[in-house]
Amino acid sequence: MNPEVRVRFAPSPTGYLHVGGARTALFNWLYARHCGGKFILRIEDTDKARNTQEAVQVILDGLNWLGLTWDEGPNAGGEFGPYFQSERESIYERYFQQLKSANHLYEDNGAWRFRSPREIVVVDDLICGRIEFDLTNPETHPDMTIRRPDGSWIFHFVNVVDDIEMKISHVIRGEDHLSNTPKHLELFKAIGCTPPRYGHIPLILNKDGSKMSKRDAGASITTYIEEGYAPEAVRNYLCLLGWSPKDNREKLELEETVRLFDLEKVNRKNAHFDLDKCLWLNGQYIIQMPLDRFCELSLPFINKAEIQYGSIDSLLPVLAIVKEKIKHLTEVPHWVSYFFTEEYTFDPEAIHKTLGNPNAPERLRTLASAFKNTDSWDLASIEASLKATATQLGIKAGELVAPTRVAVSGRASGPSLYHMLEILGRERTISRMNTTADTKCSPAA
RNA sequence: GACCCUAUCGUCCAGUGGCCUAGGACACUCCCCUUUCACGGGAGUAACACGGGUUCGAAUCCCGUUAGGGUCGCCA
Repeated sequence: MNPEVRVRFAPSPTGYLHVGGARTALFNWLYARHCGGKFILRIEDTDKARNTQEAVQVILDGLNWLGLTWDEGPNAGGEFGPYFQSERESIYERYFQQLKSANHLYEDNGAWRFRSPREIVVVDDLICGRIEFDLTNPETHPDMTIRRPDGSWIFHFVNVVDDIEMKISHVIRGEDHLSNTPKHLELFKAIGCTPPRYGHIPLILNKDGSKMSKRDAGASITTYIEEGYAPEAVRNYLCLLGWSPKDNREKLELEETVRLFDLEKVNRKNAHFDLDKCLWLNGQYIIQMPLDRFCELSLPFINKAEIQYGSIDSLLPVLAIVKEKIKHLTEVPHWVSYFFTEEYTFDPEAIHKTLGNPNAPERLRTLASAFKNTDSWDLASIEASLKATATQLGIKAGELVAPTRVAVSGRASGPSLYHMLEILGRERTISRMNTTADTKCSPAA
């Protein structure tokens, strides 16, 4: 526990939240929670042309979806705000004047550059170790620009100023910033402040090792939201990219991850992104989550598909038998829809393969009338009735199950048939079976 | 090109000098379970990039090569 720990995620609003950025945010968040410190969100919107309110919202939505709540930042307040760089002009101006009067700056074609002290700078990185950078050669390490001729600010400068002002203790960021760090250290020194500790985490690349760009599958957090991933599963998968609990476990609860997480245990190798494994974890989470959580996550997709499920009480039993089949939440409407309408569609291939059997209509009608006479309508009596009818017809139970499944659902696959029929009810089951026998089957031979 | 980081199955992660005939997971193949599809259970294919050292002993330490990634902006 170290309540002095203050970390930040400082994204630029580019219109999407990159999966690598999300993991950076996650590692910062985990570190803050692990230490009992603070997690700060700062929006680096100095590039006025590119930044929009919508682009900011995408980031906030993504972080909220993943459950990465921030202690200070947009909509959260905090004593070191504002948390948008576009609103911190006067602060930058103050530091700018300080550096200028100490003769660290010079003008070059209207822009302002920082005069490098030309030294060997040591970065003592929490993850990468001790690294020496030789900045003595101006040819290979030109002085950095910190302010444009139009008065706007450059990333390196505002990033450092804000980390000072916001009392950031640890900077956990992508390895793409490792080579920038000595420059930042020069700035801290010139300003006269102790720099934070740095930890550069490896990058996330595509499965083939290429750089992940906006269009690549899985690159944007928005796609996980829209394609029906459970946030806890995505969070878990992201944890495993560059970090592990060291005991071969894959599925880890958040509380435990917070307890075990440490920067020293983050590895230094770039990770290749594997959407298949993420999807597997998603299925694991869904199958093991409580029914009410599954319902909560499914509802947006069910509503979007405009399924008239009536009440939650009538939806819940259906979700219960369908839950173990779901990999993407987007699949829920597909498995659920036919319980709530008589207008369900038939898969042409199922009609051809199963209902095309010349015996299908007779078998459906025979079973339907057997169903009419069962004492009660529960799992056991449905099963007993079906098996007795199969015996009576001299066929295997499976030969009765298949056409019945297609008749009541229009599909060749689905949840346990007995469970389906129980939920559907006796009347609807019989009606669907007879209607199907009349209208969907080939004429009996 | 210069500088920096990295290098274990196709992928993610274990492994920090002997317990490694290298372990787990995803994916893939096969088998079992089963009314379907899944789930679950079992088995299998598959890796220490290469070359030098150091050491009684190296996936683990050192050097080099190669490969991948990053940075070198008046982008962030």
